[in-house]
Amino acid sequence: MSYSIAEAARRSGLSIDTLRYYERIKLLDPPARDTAGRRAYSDDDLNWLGFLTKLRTTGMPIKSMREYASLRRHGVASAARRKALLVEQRRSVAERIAELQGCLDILDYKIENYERVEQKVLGIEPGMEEISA
Amino acid sequence: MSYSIAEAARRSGLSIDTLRYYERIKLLDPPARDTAGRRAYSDDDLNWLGFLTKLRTTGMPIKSMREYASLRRHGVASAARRKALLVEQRRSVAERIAELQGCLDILDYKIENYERVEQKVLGIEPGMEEISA
DNA sequence: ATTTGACCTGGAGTGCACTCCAGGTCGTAG
DNA sequence: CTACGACCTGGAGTGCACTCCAGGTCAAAT
Repeated sequence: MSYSIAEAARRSGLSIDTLRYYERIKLLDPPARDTAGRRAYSDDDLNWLGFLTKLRTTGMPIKSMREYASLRRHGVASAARRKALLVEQRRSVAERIAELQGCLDILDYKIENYERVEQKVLGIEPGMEEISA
Repeated sequence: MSYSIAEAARRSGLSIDTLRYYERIKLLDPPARDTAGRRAYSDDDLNWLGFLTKLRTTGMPIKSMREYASLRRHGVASAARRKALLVEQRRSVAERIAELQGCLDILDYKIENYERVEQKVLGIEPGMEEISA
């Protein structure tokens, strides 16, 4: 199957402009063109875009995604390096999750404080001062 | 206790420039000054900075942090709105953690593929083509 | 007395990841 | 046959969150 840029945008969740942008910066190999010169994205293109958006979601900078994309073009010889990039990204995602979990705990604590205050609107109890911190 | 801007930067993990920037954009109330006109941060200032950096870590945009900071200045009457902001942020952090967890699973899958390929360097087995996707 | 180093201000510059724009080409629908 | 909508190109503009800079002040050390 092949897809117009509008359809590719819809399926990938990226904007049309972003698709052209990704192509310009070589994140995406130039897709095929139809007889009128319009882009015709393949299923492979869409799969790659899907993976790219996952990498983006993990916070991988475009620079690194470009490196990965460029390695991919150099075939099997680059597999070790590509794997290393993914392993490093996995590490950073796990770290980020832990960090966010810590923030979640702090948010819960703060929210509980607000709830304590709601229950004792009269009189200042220990914990009240937290509300202003 | 009070702290020079350099010390406050060290303790908060923010740069000196960022501290002045946060003050300019009203994330941080102007700290006290010493006789020479230099900033003298209090423990309260440092605690607030600590909380701000947590919010930042969760991906809260500065715009929202400013709203929270501004509400804080309006005392107890703003408590409900402040709590609502934190509850919303908790929701978005939990969502983000789930999203990252999904990405982690995909990374694991890809990394496993690379490992499968490493073990069977000769001959193309099912899964090999994944390496180029 | 002068040098040094930390600090001050207002404003300009940076890097990232898009996003928008003007002006043009195609192919189908009316 | 012309009007429309979707697409094309190269390049400029945007928003965010800092980060850097020039030129100046001040207090303590040499």
